[in-house]
Amino acid sequence: MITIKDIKDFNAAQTLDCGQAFRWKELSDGSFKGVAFGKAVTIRIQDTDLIIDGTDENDFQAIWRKYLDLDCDYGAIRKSLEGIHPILREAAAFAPGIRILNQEPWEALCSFIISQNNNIPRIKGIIERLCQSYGEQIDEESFAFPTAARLAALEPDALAPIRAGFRARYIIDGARKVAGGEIDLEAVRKMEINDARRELMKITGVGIKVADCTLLYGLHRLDCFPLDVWMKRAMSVLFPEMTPEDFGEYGGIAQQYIFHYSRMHPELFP
DNA sequence: ACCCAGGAAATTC
DNA sequence: GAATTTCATGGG
Repeated sequence: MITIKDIKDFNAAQTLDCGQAFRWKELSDGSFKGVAFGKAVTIRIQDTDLIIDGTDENDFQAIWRKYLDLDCDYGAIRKSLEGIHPILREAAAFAPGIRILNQEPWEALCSFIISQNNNIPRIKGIIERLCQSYGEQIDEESFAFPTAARLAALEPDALAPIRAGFRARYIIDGARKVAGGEIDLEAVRKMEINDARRELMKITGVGIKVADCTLLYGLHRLDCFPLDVWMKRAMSVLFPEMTPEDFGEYGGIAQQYIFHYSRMHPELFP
């Protein structure tokens, strides 16, 4: 168990259940259990401390510190975003404990392929079945996210029990292009944004939205501003005079504040 | 029976 | 080329 004293700008529910990651489950005591980088942990806030259960100092330094983006000053970023628009200030104040995770690139890519024309509970179910079937087992109930190489060896029809529907062939195409080296996600991380998008969109089933989600959530490109149905509604209703570019170098964080705020206030969108 | 869901490909105009 | 339809599945 690891304790990080006096944690700022972090809320487990807001960060782990705001639609950016699909593998965290809230337990009855309000903590969250999940898996990343092949390790299972439970995360909770106790008073002003962040507690990570099921880990040690080694893995905290190697995995969780980066995964939870703990070295980033979200208070300062939020302050800089607040001046952009009063509604953005309100959205950020609504969930100031959101952070953008550093998820595994392939997991983010694959997860957002699955997300298309789908709803969040069902996305979680498909991903869970995918992990149980093809991921490495970690403990009694936890499985790692399957590697691209493992999935690349399958035919789309083999995924039928996963019930991913028409997305099965997209998953396999992505797995093959990543595992085969045709797409190098660590190279994509460093590319100019439009080159990065074009590279990811070589995968059948990856358009601009899935590409932007991969860049933001998997490759930590904080200037990416994915436009899904919720964000398109939010832009037209709440920010009719603004474009994604207007939100600047931390637009991706702004996007997450706005996405979560909009989902929690559906009455704003008749 | 219908509609929608963190879209994108396939088809049609 | 831009607009529309289809894609697989499950819940409301």
